[in-house]
Amino acid sequence: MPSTMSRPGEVPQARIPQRRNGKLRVAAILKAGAAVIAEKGYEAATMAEIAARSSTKIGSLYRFFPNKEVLANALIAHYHEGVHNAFDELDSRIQSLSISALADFLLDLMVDLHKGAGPTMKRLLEIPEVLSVKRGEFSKSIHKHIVRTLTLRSPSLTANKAQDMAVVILGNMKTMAAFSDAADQSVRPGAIEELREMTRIYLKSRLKTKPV
Amino acid sequence: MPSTMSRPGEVPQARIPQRRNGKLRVAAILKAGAAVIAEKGYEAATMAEIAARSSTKIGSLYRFFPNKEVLANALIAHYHEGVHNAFDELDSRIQSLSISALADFLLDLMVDLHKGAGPTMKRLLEIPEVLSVKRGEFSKSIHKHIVRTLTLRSPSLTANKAQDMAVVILGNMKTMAAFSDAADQSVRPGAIEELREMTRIYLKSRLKTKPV
Amino acid sequence: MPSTMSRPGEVPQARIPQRRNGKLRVAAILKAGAAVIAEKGYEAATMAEIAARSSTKIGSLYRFFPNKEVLANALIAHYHEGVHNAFDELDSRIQSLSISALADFLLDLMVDLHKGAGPTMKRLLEIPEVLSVKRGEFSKSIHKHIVRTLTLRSPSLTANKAQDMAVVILGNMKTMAAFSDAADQSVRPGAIEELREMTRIYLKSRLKTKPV
Amino acid sequence: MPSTMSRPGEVPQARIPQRRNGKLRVAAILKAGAAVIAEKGYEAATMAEIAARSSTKIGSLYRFFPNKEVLANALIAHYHEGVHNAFDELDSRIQSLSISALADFLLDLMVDLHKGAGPTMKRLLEIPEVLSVKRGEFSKSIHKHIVRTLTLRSPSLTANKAQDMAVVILGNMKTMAAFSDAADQSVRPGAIEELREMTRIYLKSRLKTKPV
DNA sequence: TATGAATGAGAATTCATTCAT
DNA sequence: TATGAATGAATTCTCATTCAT
Repeated sequence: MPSTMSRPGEVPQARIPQRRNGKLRVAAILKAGAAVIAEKGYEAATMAEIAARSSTKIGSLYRFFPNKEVLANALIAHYHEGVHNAFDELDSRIQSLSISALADFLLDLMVDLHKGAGPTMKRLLEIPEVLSVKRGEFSKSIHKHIVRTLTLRSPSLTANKAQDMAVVILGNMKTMAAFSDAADQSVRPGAIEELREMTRIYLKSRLKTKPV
Repeated sequence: MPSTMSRPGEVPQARIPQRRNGKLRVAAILKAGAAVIAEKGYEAATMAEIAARSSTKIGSLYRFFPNKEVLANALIAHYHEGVHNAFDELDSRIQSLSISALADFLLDLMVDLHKGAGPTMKRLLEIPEVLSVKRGEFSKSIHKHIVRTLTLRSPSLTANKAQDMAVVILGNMKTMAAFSDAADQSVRPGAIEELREMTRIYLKSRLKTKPV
Repeated sequence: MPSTMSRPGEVPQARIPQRRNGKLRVAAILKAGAAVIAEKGYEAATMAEIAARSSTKIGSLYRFFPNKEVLANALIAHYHEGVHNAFDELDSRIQSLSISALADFLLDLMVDLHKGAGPTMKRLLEIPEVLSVKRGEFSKSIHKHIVRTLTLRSPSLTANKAQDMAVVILGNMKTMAAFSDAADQSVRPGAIEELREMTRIYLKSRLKTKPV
Repeated sequence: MPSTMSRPGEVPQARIPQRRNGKLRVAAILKAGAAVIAEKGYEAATMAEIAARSSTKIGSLYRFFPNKEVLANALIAHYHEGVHNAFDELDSRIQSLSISALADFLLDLMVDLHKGAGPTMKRLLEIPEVLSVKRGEFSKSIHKHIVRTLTLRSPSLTANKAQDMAVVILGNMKTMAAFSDAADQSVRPGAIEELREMTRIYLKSRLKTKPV
């Protein structure tokens, strides 16, 4: 397996396109990459197919993404950014939200992401850690965001408590994401409502203090 | 063109060992297969490594498991059975369990499975459906079990309600399983307790009727 | 599970070389493929040997011919074209040929093909139909050509009669091709002349009407 | 590829079954072998499938036929015998047969063989000579028979002439055999009649002397 | 003797990545 | 710069044949 020629320690980076054409190309590659990975998983997705689906020549693909991992990382970063922005918005409105609304917001966040990305994110999170530095950072980052949001809403929460709660809420968010997969036929709309309700009940039991 | 020798339409099956020697071999292969898949994921696991770790020659491995998917299916079936038995035991004691105990039992079930299997099951569930018929049957089967257990405990539940609740509980069980992965460093013991508590609260809010 | 990368339903095709280098490579592969298949038969011929004989790395071979069958089909198509051209030439001169000359032309056509191709064609025609769509089309195509030629020469022939005669003539052509195989030691030159003579006698008995 | 353990020069032979049971077994194996080889060709036919189709355990199969080639040779010998007997019968009646009847007899001989054997014989004759000593002997043997038959019918034929004619007739017989393959859809009954007629015409032109 | 199991040298095919034009 | 071509180690799977119980 040929490895990217680079001095040891040098981490290959995605090349940032300068011209308009290049930006379109990168966007197309990212989209195709997401689609192929969503369908087949990271390992089974081939650079050749990603190139073909984005009408990119394989040589060009490698000019923008020097290897497969860089492409995966770019995809992760892409969704990362979406999550980041969503939380910023949430935090700006946190004081005016009821606990129920907060619960709903968090779960919807994942659904929205999935609408845009399909199961891509899930697939990317399956990559064994050995293969990807970025993998894992994503979950950690969301976790931190949730901790911050919870603390903003309920300043009296201890750090540990907030951390533990955030893990549970992240779990619920992932469950919600899994529900969004079309493949899962067994999930009726009622189940989504149950998950919402469980999250609301849980948050209410933990965040009793109302914002002033 | 490698393809399992069989008349068209015939689905390749794991060969059941007849002699003592073969049984030992199959057991060793299953164990090694679980380990390798747990470490690297289904795609990255190679038949050669599974053979080596079980001190089996590659030809012998293929005698019993005519292809990689059959091996994966055998592994799935293996855990399937464990779950099956655990639920049967649960159901036999269902009337004497408090709601909290029921919640704990369900979550522990996954933890126990993971103690025996490591992340193998999780890895196997990552296999894209295109590759495996069995994949997905597993989740569906657990779902059915939960539905049955809930209905036994609370006969007044409508079928739909039980179905929806089961999906949510299955989600919590999967979250718990994820917590069991050593890799996930961010999960403190407190988080596990939070997940338990959320499940208890949820079940209590839904299964009000007490057993006599 | 090795399988040509392509969306399901897509039939793998030989890649057409764009650059000079690729064209030379493909020509060399075709030549080596013909030689190896001629020597050992389709099944026993290995892609590795074909690669080696054409001084091609195995990966490059597969770039142009995504699997063994595609290579065989390409070879078939190659000879197909030769036959096509020969018949076109024959038809352009059909009015000026005596029946004997027509018979000779047809038989020689196969001999010429064999001089260029050795027993490759014969070997390719041995491929079980299950393995090759193209196989069989070749014979059918020659058959059609003979029908057309006969009808041109003797317009009064009914369609059915022409079809039946063409099958017999094709049989004689194949017999002639078999004679060309050096391996068959039992065939003396006299036998070739006998086959020619039988074909002449037969055609004369069927195509009595002379062209005006 | 493990090779049969035997002292150099020792040719492995089919074991002749002693008991009734063994004879039935051998017959079943031969039948299954013929079927599988007919379908897939010699190379692609596997000993395992032949064993399975004849409900024989692989170990037992090898007790009767110590390797694949021996099995093929046994199959060849089997048909060989049939041809042998047919020619003996023909020769005993040769003086009373018209030339047309002689032609018909020869062609029918192949058709009959094919009815019993399907394309097996054809497949066996495709085996590259390197792999089989027996291969080729079969054709030669039929050739000799034809020579003898022709000479009996027309004692004035020179040896060379008889040899050459026999080659051509054998060609016609093989063509007729090819016609018998169900796969070949393009062959209408009329074509068979044409082939018969061509053979009759040919023989008549060569064997003018009538039997007294 | 019957037969399930063992063997291992190959065969086909893949694919990330590099490079020359 | 764009892109077709080159590379080759790695992977899955096969199957004739042998052997131990």
